[in-house]
Amino acid sequence: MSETEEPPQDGTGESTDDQTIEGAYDPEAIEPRWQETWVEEGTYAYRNGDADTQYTIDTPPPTVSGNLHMGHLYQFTLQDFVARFHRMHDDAVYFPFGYDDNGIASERLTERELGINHGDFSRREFQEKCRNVCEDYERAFTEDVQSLAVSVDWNNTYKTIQPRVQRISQLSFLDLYEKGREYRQRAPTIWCPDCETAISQVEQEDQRKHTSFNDIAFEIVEYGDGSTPEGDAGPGETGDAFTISTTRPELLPACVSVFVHPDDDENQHLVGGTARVPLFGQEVPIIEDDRVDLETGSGIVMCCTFGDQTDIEWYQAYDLDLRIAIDESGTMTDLADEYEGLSTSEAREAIIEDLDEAGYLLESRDHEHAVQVHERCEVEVEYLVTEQWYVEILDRTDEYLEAGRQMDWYPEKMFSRYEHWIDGLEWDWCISRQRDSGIPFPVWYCADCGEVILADRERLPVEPIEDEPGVDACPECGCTEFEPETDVFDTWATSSLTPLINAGWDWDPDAEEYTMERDQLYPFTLRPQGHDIISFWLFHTVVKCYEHTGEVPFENVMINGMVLDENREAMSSSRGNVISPREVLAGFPVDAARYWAAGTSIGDDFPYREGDLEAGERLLQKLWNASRLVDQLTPEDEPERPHADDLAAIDRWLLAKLDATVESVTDRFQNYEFAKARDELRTFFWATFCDDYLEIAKQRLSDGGDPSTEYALATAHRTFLKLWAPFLPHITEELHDRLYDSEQSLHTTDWPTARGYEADLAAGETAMESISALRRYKTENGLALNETLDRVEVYGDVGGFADAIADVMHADAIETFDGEPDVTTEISDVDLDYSLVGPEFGNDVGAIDAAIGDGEFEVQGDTLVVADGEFEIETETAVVIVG
RNA sequence: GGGUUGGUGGUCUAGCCCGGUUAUGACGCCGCCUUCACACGGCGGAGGCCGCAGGUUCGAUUCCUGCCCAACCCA
Repeated sequence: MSETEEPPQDGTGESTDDQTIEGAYDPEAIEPRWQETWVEEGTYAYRNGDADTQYTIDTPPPTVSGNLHMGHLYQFTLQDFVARFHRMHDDAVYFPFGYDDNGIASERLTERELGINHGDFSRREFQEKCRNVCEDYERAFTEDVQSLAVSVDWNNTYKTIQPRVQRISQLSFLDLYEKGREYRQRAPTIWCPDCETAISQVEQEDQRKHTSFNDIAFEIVEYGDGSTPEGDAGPGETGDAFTISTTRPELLPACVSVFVHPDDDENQHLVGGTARVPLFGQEVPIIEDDRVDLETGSGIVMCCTFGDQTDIEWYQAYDLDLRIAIDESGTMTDLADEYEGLSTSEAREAIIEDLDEAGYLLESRDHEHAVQVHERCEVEVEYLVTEQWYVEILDRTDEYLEAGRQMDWYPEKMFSRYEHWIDGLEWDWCISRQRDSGIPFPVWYCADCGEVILADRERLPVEPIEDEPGVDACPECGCTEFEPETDVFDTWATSSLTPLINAGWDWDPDAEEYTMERDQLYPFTLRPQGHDIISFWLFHTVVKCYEHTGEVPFENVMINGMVLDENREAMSSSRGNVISPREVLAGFPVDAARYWAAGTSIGDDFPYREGDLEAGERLLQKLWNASRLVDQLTPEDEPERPHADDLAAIDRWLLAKLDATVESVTDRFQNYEFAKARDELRTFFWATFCDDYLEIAKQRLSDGGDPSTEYALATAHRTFLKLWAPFLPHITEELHDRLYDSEQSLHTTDWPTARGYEADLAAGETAMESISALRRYKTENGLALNETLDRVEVYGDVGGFADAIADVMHADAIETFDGEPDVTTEISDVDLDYSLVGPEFGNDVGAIDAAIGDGEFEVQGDTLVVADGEFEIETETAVVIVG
């Protein structure tokens, strides 16, 4: 028994005087103790590595105002596998943590918690309140993450709401502006009338809505051929009107044209003519365009500034009038005449009523269709012409695509998501938001000439509403009055800067250039990312960092899938199938949950499976029990490495298998193939080490010490504790601590390398097969496995493993023979090796097969004669054990 | 509507890029075994027209085309 002395560690409730392994593994006591120790001792602190030999991770910061969910557990755990492996394998690992508390979510949370409204405070005051409220949530989140054994360096964290990060966001704006990558323009934008702000393409989503579809008569003023309708027929009574179907009659005052499809023969005579908009009376041109949807409504559509994105395209393509009938709060403008001041929905009702009264409303029916809504408030978006800031991206899509190609994607196929996103880009990136809180633009405008006045870099972060610009007079016109920019940044403007935040990007006023406090971190080795947000988070980050540094920010991208429930359905509160990490970890050890997470093929969606957690739990017990046996069988001190010649064949075999496992598992980790690493490791540990080798070693050591076996046993055990460490950090640390080293954490030791053992692996396999055959024989014949066998004959090459077989199977005598057992053989079946026969005989394979099937073949010595062919017979080595 | 990815025993999954003999492993299931680290163990077993239909080929789970189904992304 080992008597490793160890200072008592409290809180476990078990005897700590004797650091041997007894009883079952008790994760409930052991796991939290190590989590605390790791954090207290800064086990995972980043130790300023060399740029070439370290591994750096840029972790996307989670929103901390919500609870930890299974997606977090899964993502963080995958990141942790990478971090733990590389911490042991490479020279240093940078594994930071960011809290995203800069968004609308935390602002709403703050208002709710404190019962306040952000409008009652200055931006600075309100942000201070946000910081305070978020702190509690961040603390709770931190504890949750630490309880997952995620090996983050807790000295390297940041919050997106902190001034340092705001400074970087504003610096980023200045840099891009000076590089000519940003512009301010008055143009149609996607607008949320509820939040009263512009939003970007990615913030809108589809929603099915019930509305009424209204058929409205438009009078024809002039036909396409220039003729005018005769007489003075009322609307809808003659052919002197046509029908427009719309769900949005409140847009009639904004109507600037009418469109007909080129394939619409019935209405071709209208093209080139003019129509009059009912109630409002403006005369609009009738134009032909193939973007008209012939399927819906009457086939003739009105174009309003703006009802949807097609309207914007038409407006730009045909240089149409601009008629703004709806303002930024969703209220009708003076263009709407008597409807001015009504909300869009009030106006809609009133206009329908009046159309009906005037005889223009032909029909109104129920209709369901998809509308674009703001994802946050679910209010239908409008398309308004407003002045916004943009980052120009459409002109450099080729470069961004190339940047994507330069990164190694795991899995490779996920690159196509990035590629297709770029292919489909239609808008430059709108980065301004008309919101009261957030990070402001560091910009003022000259009150007279409108010149853009940028903040001084040294003074960032600034708040233009409260602060003065750094100049006394406009450099263009000398005016001394300035208007502050009141807009704030889109949250992605900050979220896309995490590599620069981590690397400490800043402006150096002396050198007059941008610098990085820790430039050895950049570019980062790895960016982990969920596959659902490749198109915006990852893409925007690449764009920003590439523009600022000229370098692609990541070498590798590791994409994770979504966590599904046991029925492979997405977890959602509306489905009621959400499982919380809290519930899971109440029932299972963290290491078991990690075992489950390691079962993933990276990039694929991943179902929660209790069976996998149970399997993990069983593995922990097996590992514990096997370690207990190893501890009992090996001496206290690490055995000396015997000379290769002094190693028994079976021990050398184990060490050679171990070498192969080390190499393969290392490879798997380097390629982010966690499931393969896990399964290979489990197979080696359970089948090869426990089932095969340990049984043999137990017998060999039962009669006293054997330096060869002791060495192999101890070496293998120490090695696979390390191999398991990234997956199962608690139990491996506990075993390492009890058995080998109570000073240094296992997780900061070096990753194992192959020791260069060679063994007759084929003979080893044969020996193992012989053992299982003997086991089977005993089981089938009702013998105890430790029953003594008088004599065993092995036919086949078991190399030097005969003694091992005899030991473990309790055989008094064992004889091995090279040849085959003396039994009569007859040909019962002929199997062709198609990989040889196919290429050689091609079309004749069918005939040969048929001949064999009919028994039309002959065996002449070592040759098989079939049809016209002669084949060499290759007999397999027969392994026959005669008990 | 467009695109992407996937569909392999009851469940999850390997293999597919690079075609070849008996399709991998785990969980579950059935039978036997109190065996001195471990019944959270050991031994044995059943269970699959590899989504469907074509094509290429001597030969297709693998390559090609179409279809069906699912998820995701984008309209």
